[in-house]
Amino acid sequence: MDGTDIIERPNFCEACAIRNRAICADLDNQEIDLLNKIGRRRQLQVGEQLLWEGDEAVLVANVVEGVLKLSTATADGREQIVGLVYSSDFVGRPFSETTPYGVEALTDATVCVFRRKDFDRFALDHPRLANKLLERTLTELDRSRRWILLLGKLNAEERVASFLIEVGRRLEVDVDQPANLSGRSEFSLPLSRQQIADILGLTIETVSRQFTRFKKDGIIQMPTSRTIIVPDIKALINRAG
Amino acid sequence: MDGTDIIERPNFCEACAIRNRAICADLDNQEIDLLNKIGRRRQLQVGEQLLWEGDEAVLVANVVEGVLKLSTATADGREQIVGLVYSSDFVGRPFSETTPYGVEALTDATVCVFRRKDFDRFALDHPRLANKLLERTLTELDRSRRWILLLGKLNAEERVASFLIEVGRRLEVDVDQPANLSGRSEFSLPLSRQQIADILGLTIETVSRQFTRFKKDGIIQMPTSRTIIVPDIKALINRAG
DNA sequence: CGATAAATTGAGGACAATCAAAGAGTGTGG
DNA sequence: CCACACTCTTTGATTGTCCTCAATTTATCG
Repeated sequence: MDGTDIIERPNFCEACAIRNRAICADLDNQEIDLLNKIGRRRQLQVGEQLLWEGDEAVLVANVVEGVLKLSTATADGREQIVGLVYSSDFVGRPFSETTPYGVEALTDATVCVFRRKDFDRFALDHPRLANKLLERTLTELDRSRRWILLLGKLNAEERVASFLIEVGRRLEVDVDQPANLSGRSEFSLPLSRQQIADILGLTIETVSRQFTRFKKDGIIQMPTSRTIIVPDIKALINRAG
Repeated sequence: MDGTDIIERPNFCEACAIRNRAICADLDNQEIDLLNKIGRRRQLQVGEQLLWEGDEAVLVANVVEGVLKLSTATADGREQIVGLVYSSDFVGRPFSETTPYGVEALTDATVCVFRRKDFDRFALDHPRLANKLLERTLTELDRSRRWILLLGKLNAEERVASFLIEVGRRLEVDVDQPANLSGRSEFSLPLSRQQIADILGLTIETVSRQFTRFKKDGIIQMPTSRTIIVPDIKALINRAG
């Protein structure tokens, strides 16, 4: 390394926590350097919005840390959350002029953002990235179809139980506690009751009542309204239909 | 062409109706020939099943003609239709060992099937195909998220209206009647009332009652139970929320 | 034409929504 | 540090939409 080698833009990828899990996993070092040039890190605070529904699709991003929600609204303003993205997930709409949903941080978050057009071009030039994105998109489509089943056929109790199982699982992928094996699980909800309702197609009151029921039945404990302890996952799974 | 050039397998792609709309659109002639070698045409009759939920994912396919449904069921047998695929759409689950939903023909149909593993390999070797598939998958994900909005937030009337608009639009892409401009639309439903109910997360009776209501209000006409005439799309859109 | 399935219509009931109020948690300023 | 305001959550009472059950009508097909 000599004096001309001035670091203008730090290569975040090198020490990136999701380097081997996100869509960049299959890229070689040279490709990573290129990708690093067109991307940049950005911090988001709780409630901060990254994209607005219907806007021009200017950005796409990898989630490095934190949880974000994707949401759409009806003409008269009813909001539905249509997806949650976690650490190592991809967010945004490549190859389209407009963003079909808004994206907002549910927790403080770190994302790795790209100008959508830069990203589109990079994806077209780098099949390894495109393939990873394809696999992720297919998985996300499977997930959203399971959500369609939930909304179409499950009752309130089954929905809330399914939601807790899903969120618990997705949050614990990072934590990887050996405790998982015991069937016990503890996690912090990244959503308010209103947001949970907007995911499950229920009202805030119905969600609250289901939580209370689960507590009374000993299926969950709730030291605070956002801390969930599931002593025995099986019991919860039984309620999920 | 000499005597050694025996045509063992007709090249269906050459005269394929969806050659320029399906995921093979961007392939050159050489690539098409290769793809043609690993694929074959198959006819499906109404009600015939192409894939079973939970089975090993052996096949993927392009829909040449007809409409198919994708469905999942809850543990206790409640069925939810999670997607419809039309002419030029892709169906199946690449890059996965199991099929997350069943696929069944709603009309007589023609599909262009591939062994999943052959297709996976081809996609990895041919970025132009992979990119087309990616775009389609992203579009399908957008669609399924709009469906989540429908199931989460719309009431029965809005759901049925939205459904009619969506089906009408997707069927008429092929027909391309100039009549579309007039705001008038006529089409044949490829689904029974039960199937419509299983898409909309409603019961057969509720669907029927909504149809009757729309008829009485002059928003649709129904010469037969599967023929829908929408004199003025705007009126229907108003009911869709 | 008769048999079977699909669709419609009606009556009553259940589950979740709505409306209303109290309780718990959080943050601010005196 | 505590009082006050504000938001979020919980709980209760009532309403309404859609489901369930049942019967009839219409369509489909041998």
